[in-house]
Amino acid sequence: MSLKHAILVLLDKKPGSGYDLAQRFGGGIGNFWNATHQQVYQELKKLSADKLVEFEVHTQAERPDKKVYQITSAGRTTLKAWLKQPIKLARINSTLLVKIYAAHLADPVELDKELAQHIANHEQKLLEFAEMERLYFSADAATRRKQRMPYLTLRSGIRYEWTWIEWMKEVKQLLADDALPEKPMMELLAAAAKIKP
Amino acid sequence: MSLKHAILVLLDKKPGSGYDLAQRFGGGIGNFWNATHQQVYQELKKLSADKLVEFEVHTQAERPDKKVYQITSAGRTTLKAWLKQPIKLARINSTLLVKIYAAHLADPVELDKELAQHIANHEQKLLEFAEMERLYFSADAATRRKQRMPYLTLRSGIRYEWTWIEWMKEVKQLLADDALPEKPMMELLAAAAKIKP
DNA sequence: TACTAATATGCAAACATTTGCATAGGAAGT
DNA sequence: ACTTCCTATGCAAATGTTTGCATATTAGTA
Repeated sequence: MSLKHAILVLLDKKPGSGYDLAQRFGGGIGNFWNATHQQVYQELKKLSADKLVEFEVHTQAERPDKKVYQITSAGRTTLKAWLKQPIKLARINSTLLVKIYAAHLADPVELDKELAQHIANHEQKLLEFAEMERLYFSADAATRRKQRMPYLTLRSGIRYEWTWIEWMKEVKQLLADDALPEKPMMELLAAAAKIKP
Repeated sequence: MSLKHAILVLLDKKPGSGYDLAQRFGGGIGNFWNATHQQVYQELKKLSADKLVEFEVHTQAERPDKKVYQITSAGRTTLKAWLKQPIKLARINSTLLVKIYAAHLADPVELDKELAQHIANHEQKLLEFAEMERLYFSADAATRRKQRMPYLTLRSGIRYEWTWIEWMKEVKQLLADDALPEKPMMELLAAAAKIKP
């Protein structure tokens, strides 16, 4: 039920049309909250009915008219109230893990191919994140300070992709070798953590 | 659309009632695929109508009657066909990241408390996973081999919780100190990876 | 004695998401 | 000339998920 709040967050940062918001869900915030354009339009209608956002129609000569939405003060109040409430645990639904769980029923060659594809996809994503991070660090101190919360979410994305890739590579290798992991994951992670600081 | 397949996977491993399946979604597979009992019952009805599962009513003297479901050969065919198809990327929806993204609107003290709570929850989860891993490694080689795919999903869970906890601790610390990260995440991870092998 | 938890199933309504379609003009490539 | 992409919005239907309620028995606890 937080599509509503994600939209309010975006509109709080900057007003925009449904189309604009849909674009923004395709990048940046889209890395941790996804929404399609239909969802956005439907939600904007509801938010508008609840007076949490309002819009003005901008007539454009060379483009279709657009409705530029902005958050209302009631919307900002709702948003702040939401931020106060503790969130309930997200439910995790990972199709890939279900597949791995049932891998004994699958064709090993095809599974290997699929893992390779996933690894490639996530490496691509990681590369994009790395570039975004490079950009962040090349900005001046004031910009970095202003952008720090979005940057922290980027760090989460980088960690996530990195971990996920490591795991998929491990699984791919173990399946190819028909081997079992030698050491407990907890030991490996604890050892790595000791070296780091 | 994989609740269907998750149920088929579970029934392929072992027949059971709706209630049994709901319990199994509460642990084990529940760490990467969640389903409530209502979802399970509704889906079993559909699967039954499609002849992908079948059931027998087991009358019990001291407990309510139960319908024990098992996968049919059509169900197994469907499941195998599903395993062959590449999966589409999961959409990520993380309420916590939306909150962090919008943290400038939140009360710092409350946000800190919420982060602390989340860290505690995930540390608890990690502890449970560590115990499950300990159990896996204390089993004999034959059992370990048989359980290897579920164990690989457990490794994913351990990595996931570990990474998530690290990130939340980092954010909590940075917010408390009103500081910015010093080094790019990519550098830190690359450095850690070089030491490890 | 009353409440609470566990076993066991399910309906109905509300809510959210996905898919397919529909419109319409301008820009840019083939 | 034709197709495709981008901007811009939206309806309708199907599908999927969540919430609230409802039932029934047994066992254990306060």
